[in-house]
Amino acid sequence: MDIRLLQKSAIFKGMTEDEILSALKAIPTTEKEYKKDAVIMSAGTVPQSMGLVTQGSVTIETNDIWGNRTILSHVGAGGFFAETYALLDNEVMLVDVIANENCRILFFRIGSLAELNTYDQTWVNKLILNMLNISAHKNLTLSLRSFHTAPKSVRGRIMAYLNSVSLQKHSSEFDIPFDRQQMADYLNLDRTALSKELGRMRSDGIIEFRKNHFRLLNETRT
Amino acid sequence: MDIRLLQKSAIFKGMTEDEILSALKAIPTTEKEYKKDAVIMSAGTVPQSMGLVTQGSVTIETNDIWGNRTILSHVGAGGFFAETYALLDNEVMLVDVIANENCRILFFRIGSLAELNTYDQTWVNKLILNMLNISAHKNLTLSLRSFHTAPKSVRGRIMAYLNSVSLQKHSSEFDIPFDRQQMADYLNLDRTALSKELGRMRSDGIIEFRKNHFRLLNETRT
DNA sequence: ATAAGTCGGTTGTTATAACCACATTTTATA
DNA sequence: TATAAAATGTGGTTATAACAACCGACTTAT
Repeated sequence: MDIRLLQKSAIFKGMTEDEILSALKAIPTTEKEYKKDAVIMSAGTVPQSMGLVTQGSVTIETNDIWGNRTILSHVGAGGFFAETYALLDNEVMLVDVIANENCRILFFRIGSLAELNTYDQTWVNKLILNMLNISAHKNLTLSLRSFHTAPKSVRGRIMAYLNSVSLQKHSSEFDIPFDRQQMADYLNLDRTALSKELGRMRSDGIIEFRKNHFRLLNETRT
Repeated sequence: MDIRLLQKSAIFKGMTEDEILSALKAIPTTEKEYKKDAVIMSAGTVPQSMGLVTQGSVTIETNDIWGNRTILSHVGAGGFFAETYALLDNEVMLVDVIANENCRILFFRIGSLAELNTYDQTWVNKLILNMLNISAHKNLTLSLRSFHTAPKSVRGRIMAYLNSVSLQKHSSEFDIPFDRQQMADYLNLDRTALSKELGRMRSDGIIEFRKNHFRLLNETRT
């Protein structure tokens, strides 16, 4: 297992090799190999460990009682999963983690926050702060998306999204990081319905755009 | 300002009065008063502080460039806001915080995670762990909701939701904590559309229910 | 006991978003 | 520059969810 991979991962960011090694010694870790399609973690269980993908890739998916499968995300080498569950006690996992190809997973048995805190080392603080940073970012991303997809109408979602970007960029004129298909996926919309509505908003005089460049117009044409 | 209010808040949970007092001494805090409808924090700015409501209540809302106002949440005494923004550097706030009535706010100028970590005290660890705990829980709640509201069809959302509850309760028969209206709100649906679809699912033989008690049936009637 | 209120379900109508098929524009590439 | 390929837009149709109005079963307060 390559320590440089760990240093690149967000969890160990800013930690020296020595600190990472002390962490690995203190936290119970196991590395396991999985064949393609093997179940790495399964919904309904209470995981105590988080996983870091050291080789290959995994998918996070749900398989419901009626047999429907939904792929939620894909995690490649250097990425991690179940970190939120591992931090909290007695939270039932609601997704499955499946080997997308033959892969190796390094498990960290964090146990719980309280437990982690009993180690009195410099690396513990760095680790916890990294986790907090990751968690806070994820939080922001999730709240934002839920806010953007909350409106029931296509126009409502577009406006919610464009307004957020405008605020972030401090300007009513900006580029967005999506093409139409990606924007539609992000807003949970059909692409053609999105195009259609953007056109309507243009003829209503509330936006101008070309490709991924947008300009927001309010009633006074500011 | 009442220290018992702080002890009850999730941020200072499990901390002694002495620890809280040391924290208050170390972290720059200000308490301010606001009249009803005053702007406490405004979208587009980069907050360095988080706010704790010590009296009255505030609303978190968005006001977009086209004049639409959406109330996102309501925070009462003992609650806090902007904690995620305060933890991260240079994140632009995308919501406004408005005084819902005359109120008092205690601001904690956390600055940043790194800054916080320079204090080498027992209360720092507890505080950070509390923040991590809050953040992780919020995360779980947000991902779950976004997963439940992702399907475009009414039935898809119902199935996603009921399947999660079933996994959490380790049983295909369970009570949900919502009445119909709340369930519809949570899934971002119209209540009557929800009732209609639940009825259809019952006649399709995939669920049974009475009030807030549900039973999931798969093809083999397990 | 009864009136008022709450909750869940039903029916019918309407608005709208998804979907499909294809046109047009833009971009990449031989 | 010609041509292919990708991205975006448009028109028409259909499926479906929102909405409105209403009913009936229960609950609760007086």
